[in-house]
Amino acid sequence: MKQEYTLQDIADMAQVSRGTVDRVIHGRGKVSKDTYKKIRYVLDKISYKPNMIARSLRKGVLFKIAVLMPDYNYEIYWKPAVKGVEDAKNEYSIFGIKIDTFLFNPNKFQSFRQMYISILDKNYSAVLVAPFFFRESLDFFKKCIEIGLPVFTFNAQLDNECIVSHVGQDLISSGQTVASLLYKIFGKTAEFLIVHIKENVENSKHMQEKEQGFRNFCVSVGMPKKSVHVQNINNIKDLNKQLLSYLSDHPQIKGICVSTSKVWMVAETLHNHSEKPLLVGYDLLEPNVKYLRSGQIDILIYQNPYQQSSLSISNIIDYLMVDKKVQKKYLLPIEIVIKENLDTFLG
Amino acid sequence: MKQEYTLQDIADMAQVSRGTVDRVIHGRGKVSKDTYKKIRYVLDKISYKPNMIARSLRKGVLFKIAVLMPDYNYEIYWKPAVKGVEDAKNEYSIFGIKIDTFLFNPNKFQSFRQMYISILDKNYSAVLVAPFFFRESLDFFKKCIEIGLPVFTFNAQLDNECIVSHVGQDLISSGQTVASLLYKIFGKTAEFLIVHIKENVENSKHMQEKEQGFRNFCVSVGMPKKSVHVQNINNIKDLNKQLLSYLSDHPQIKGICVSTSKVWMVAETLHNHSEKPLLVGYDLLEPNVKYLRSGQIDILIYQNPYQQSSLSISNIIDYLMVDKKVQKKYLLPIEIVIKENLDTFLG
DNA sequence: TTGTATATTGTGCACGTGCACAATATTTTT
DNA sequence: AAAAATATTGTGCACGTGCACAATATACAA
Repeated sequence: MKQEYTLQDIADMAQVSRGTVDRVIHGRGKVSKDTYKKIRYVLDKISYKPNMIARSLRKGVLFKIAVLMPDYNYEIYWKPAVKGVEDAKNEYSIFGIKIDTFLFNPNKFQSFRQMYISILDKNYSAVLVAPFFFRESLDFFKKCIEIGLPVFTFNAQLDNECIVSHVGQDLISSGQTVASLLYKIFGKTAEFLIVHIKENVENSKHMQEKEQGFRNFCVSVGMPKKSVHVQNINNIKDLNKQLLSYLSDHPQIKGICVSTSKVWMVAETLHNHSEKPLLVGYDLLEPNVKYLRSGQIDILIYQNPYQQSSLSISNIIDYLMVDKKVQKKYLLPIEIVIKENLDTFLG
Repeated sequence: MKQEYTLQDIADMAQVSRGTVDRVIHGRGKVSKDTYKKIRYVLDKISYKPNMIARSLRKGVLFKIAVLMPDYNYEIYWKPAVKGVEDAKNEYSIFGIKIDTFLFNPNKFQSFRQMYISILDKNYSAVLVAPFFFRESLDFFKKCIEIGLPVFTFNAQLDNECIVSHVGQDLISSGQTVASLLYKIFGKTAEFLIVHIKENVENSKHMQEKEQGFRNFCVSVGMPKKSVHVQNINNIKDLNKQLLSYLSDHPQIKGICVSTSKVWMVAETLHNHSEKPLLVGYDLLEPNVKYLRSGQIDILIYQNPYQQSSLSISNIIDYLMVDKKVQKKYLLPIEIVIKENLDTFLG
């Protein structure tokens, strides 16, 4: 039914030669106005799709993709995301798609800057970024627009015209989900505590959104405002003292939600606490998994970093290969992990 | 670092011609013992990997994959699984991989048989099956072994030597997960009801495993055996009467787990039931989603059929293209879906 | 007009493979 | 031993593309 046209077919239709068609397609000039119009006409009419197999055979490497994300040696959270990229790299290398990974130090914005500069002049076909540093990412995007490099982001969201597609998390819904679970368990008369453990400024927006989602839910079911307590831990050394004293002052607190993956620290703090409140947190880090198994942590919320990165790569390839319309935004499932379904997430 | 060898390279090393190497690789005979050994030696030493790009360009179609699964017009559950295959088809068609879908009527085993017979003589490189019919699937597998057709399964599990890899669900864990959630909410003194709605025999094994998981959990936390009630609905017409009378006889029941996607029927039954027990069921069918939104259903357990089928296809391609070792068994995450995270699963 | 510079268009080759067919070596038959 | 039959090996082409280079057409100067 659907025939695939070749360059020769088009050349025949436009009554020119293969080479001229090629020049029009790749816009390397040296074509008269008349023939250009003739060829464009045919091209538009049949909506020519180049044979990527042949192109790949000829060129050796079809596309080069750069991935810029934090080094998991500094922040273990990123390990699965890196794995996702590695797997994609192996999967697609046989099709002539090359993926280069640039891992920056998430504690040094200079490291990020240094990496993105070295990406800019290597003429990649697309770049995937985890825009960890706000300001520096915007600088990077500006440069990308200049050289026409399409940008894809994942994990953290950052609106910008040059971003073709974003794969990320719905933080507000995740806050709502946690609240809903606690509500199901304890009912509307209970009181809850949100703990924010701050280490770097970049995360604070994440925390705020999660808290907002949590509060939204509580309001929606008619809980009084004061039933949601908040504790900010600005220095990890204070965690023990601050948290324990707050809990002994407010023994009515039934559930604790830690807004980051540092929930294992709270689990340790509560280790031999009598009448431990129910503990909910984020991400499947090793210590979190350990405490979920042992019952010190009750629920973890997970938005698969592996899936985030590998879906991003798939999107990029769809975008580059087929002219498939990719969505501007993909939100990954909010996974509720308890002891009993934990293993099905660890693969 | 790692050079890729071509047929010509190998021919040079073995001091023969390109064509002879080709004959050895594809085993089309007509090669003397001596030269065969020479070429095999070189081949083994360098672990030759054919250039799939070139092969695809030459052959047009690289691999043909057959997919055999239920028709979603009879059973809406299968719609996302079919979608997963369709998406994979589009994704990989540009690489010369052809996927044919065979949808059988899940109410007629003859339909299944008819389909698999027509698959057998079309020399596919691999086949993906949802082994819905137990006996017939085994017959099919026997035939596949005869003609050396590698079999991949998903959704339902069925052990057989010819199955290269299986993508599926962990039903026991899913039962445990449901029990654990109810336990978290109601504590160990509560009583629960498991409802099995039977329509065809094939599903009963699924139900049993879920029930077993549920019971396992209850035992493990020291709940008395009698706190888990079971009702078998053999005829949907009896559902209303049977369920309502059971509930009025046992008002102490706090939670209901329906072991299949028919949970929406129970939701309808309980529509204006005073003091409705908490309702848990399976799968994101449209009516289930509707009732989850409206609060008639509280929790749904989901094992993404879309992911099941698309992961299966990925595995097949890894197996055929790269000689990557695929795992014998992949278990998909058990997703806990409530109103608040529902949208993140519907994409 | 002829020659020269430049703008435009056409052609050949390589990428690595699979397969048909040609070429050569070996065995069998007369 | 020569011819015929068969077994084994070598070669050429096509797949569709991108690019270098050859070929042709057009404009301009002498």
